Amino acid sequence: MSPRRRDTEGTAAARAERRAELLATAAEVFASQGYAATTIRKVADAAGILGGSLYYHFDSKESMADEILSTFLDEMWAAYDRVLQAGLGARETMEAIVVESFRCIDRHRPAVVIYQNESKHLAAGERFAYLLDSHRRFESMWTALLERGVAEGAFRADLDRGLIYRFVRDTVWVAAGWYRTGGRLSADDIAKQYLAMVLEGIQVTEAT
Amino acid sequence: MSPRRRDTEGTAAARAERRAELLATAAEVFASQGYAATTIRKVADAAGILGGSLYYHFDSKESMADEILSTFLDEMWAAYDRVLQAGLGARETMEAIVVESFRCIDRHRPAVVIYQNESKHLAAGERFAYLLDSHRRFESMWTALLERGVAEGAFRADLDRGLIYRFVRDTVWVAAGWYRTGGRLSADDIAKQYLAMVLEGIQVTEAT
Amino acid sequence: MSPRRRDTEGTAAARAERRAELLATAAEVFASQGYAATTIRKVADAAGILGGSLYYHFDSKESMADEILSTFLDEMWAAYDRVLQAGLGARETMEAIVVESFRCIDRHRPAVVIYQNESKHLAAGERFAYLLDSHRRFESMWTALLERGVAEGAFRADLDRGLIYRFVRDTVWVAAGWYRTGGRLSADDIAKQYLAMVLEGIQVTEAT
Amino acid sequence: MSPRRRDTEGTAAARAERRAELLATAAEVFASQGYAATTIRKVADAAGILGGSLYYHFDSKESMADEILSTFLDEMWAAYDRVLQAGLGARETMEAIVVESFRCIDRHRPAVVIYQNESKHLAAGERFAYLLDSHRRFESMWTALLERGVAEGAFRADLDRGLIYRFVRDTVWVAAGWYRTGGRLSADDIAKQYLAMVLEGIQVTEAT
DNA sequence: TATGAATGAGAATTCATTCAT
DNA sequence: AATGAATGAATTCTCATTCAT
Repeated sequence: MSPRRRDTEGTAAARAERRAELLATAAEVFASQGYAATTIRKVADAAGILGGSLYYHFDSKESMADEILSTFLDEMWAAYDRVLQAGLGARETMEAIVVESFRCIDRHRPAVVIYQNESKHLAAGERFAYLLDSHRRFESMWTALLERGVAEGAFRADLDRGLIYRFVRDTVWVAAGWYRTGGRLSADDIAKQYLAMVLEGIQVTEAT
Repeated sequence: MSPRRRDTEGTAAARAERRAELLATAAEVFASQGYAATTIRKVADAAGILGGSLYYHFDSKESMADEILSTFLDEMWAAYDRVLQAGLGARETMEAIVVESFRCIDRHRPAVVIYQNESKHLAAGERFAYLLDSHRRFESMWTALLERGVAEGAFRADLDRGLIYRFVRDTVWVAAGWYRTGGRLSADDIAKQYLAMVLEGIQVTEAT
Repeated sequence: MSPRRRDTEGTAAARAERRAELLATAAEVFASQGYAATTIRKVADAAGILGGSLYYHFDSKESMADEILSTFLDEMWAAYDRVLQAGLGARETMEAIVVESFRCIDRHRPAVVIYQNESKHLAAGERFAYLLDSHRRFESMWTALLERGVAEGAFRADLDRGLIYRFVRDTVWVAAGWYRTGGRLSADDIAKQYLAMVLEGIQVTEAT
Repeated sequence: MSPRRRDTEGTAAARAERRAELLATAAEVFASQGYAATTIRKVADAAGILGGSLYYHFDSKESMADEILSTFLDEMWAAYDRVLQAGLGARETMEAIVVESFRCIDRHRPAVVIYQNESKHLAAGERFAYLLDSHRRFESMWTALLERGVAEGAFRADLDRGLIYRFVRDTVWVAAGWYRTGGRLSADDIAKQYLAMVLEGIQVTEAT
């Protein structure tokens, strides 16, 4: 609009980019050392600035964790919602959800690790209420999906539903603990094999 | 129950019992709040004494974690060793290991949670070197077991070995995160169903 | 009651005494340097302990100010209430109130100084809501008293009531700024002369 | 108002004007929140600019306080000096001084508040030595004036001189705490009533 | 055995100030 | 003139640990 538009945009964009950079660094450190055990100084060191300087960009250590987690969860649910609205069968839906989950791990590994390790403790604070919401939504999604899968004859009916839910849930996310981008297997490869294990089991069967 | 047989024995036993009590409390708190986020005061509060009083029983916060973890690991490896020395086939060995693992979770849930969440960070300290040892031993045990299973024709050969290892490893231990003694399913029930899932998968097959 | 009673009481009393000691020190420092400009270290130094040690006794710097001010205000209002319930005439009530005020300054000088200098800023915080309450109660008390005095023919009717209120109010309390216990004049002497000034003025009159 | 007559003059004048604007804002904030509790950012926010920008105009936070206070004191003493050199009687001099004081409060209320609340603390710094000078000069002026008033038979001799001094001094200046320009009473109205109170007292006398 | 008062190192956070743009 | 990103010292507060009782 005005001749300053480029400049203003550039400035706003630069600021957002810096924030994102710093958040990525912070997420890395939180994930590898643990949120509580990570000092602001460690994050700042990793970012190459001084501790106090972080407070120009963020209100607090907590708000960094907040932004890291909410960004990741927003993106994850957007992906899940696309899958859920696609009208697939239970089994295909499950496959797609697992694939999206591994892509999420691929793109947000540190955030996923933080979510795994710290969300239980963080959820105590009011500002992290959305973690509980997400958790509940996650549980309903999977419970409904597994129920539907049993009804459609895709999933076994002889196993405890709660157990399956936890099995599937944990099985996917703990991979964030060891996954590294650029490793031998791509996220989609891993998703495929995880699905094979979860669906077909690891034993030799005639069907295999 | 019985009156103290001799003063010295009674005193020594009483002391050991008090230690165990306090350790159980500490483990509970470490597990639920996270080791780094748990203050000595929280532990003391949970035990109904004052912070300083814990130092009559223990050298440091670290030594509590140490004792909690090493006690658990000792017992776990003792159980594993009994299984491994029984000369079973790969598949039966795996089943027995998983069963023992769930029994371990049953008896040492807080310790398992701590092990899961904190061992990576704690292992940095020299006194926790045994955590790395245990980890390595765990990895070789499973890798060898899975390898043997494939060789014996019990386990599928078409999946990435590393992936299966991680899958099985995580799958068992994360259960400590939600397991509660005295729940609807016993530890052995859960072990059985977990094995069914891991071995046979959750999809419907003709074999099922 | 129990044989330990003396001990327990002694301990509880000792603790209360230590708190009071530290609060007196803190009040001194807050009063002389200003609350915001006083660091916890300065208070601790004045008390001969380390900064962190203060937190064994108090939750925060704010809670020290809180306790200092509320203790003082409680005592002041207790004294005022005794006067107000004595059923005196307006003029005698005023004299008694002023006398009690100077006694309050005598016993709680630092608290009064803090009240004077900082209550406006502190009152913003929720925990200091009672400062506003006290302020309002103070204003109603004086306004009613002056009104009654005018009705009884004791006080002049030709002056702005709001102005008199502020005049009397400030006149009494600012004395905390320079008063020192054990000076040439006792609190009661000062009260007497202040009353003479406020009631009769400083100019020479035939009546004087 | 008029177009800038010359560039240099216009620029210099504009700069001076901006400084004055910013100082007025700063004084407002210092007065209402307290000097120590006021951050540079609060001042900048109130001025609609960023914190760092203030340093284009001023060397430091301290220099702002310095300029605010010295400007006010210079003007006050100029007014006082005019009165003192007019050769009036003690009583008339006092009346004129009080009137000038309220006019000062009217024009420099924030500065007066800052002077009241902070000069004791600020005076510690070398650059604020003039605060002490002013204070001493103030005390001699009043002491001499009251002494003269007693000698001239205008003021009562039965009251402690030090007390009267403090009474008059405080009585005038604390008004800055509640005075607002444009209120019901003008500065001169207030001065008149204050004088009536101080000189004649608030009780009903036959002379009144 | 446990208490209670303290220590002291280090945590998160604040803020006056600087400086390149 | 003003911005925005940083600096670095200081501040409040925390907490593992000690120790006399």
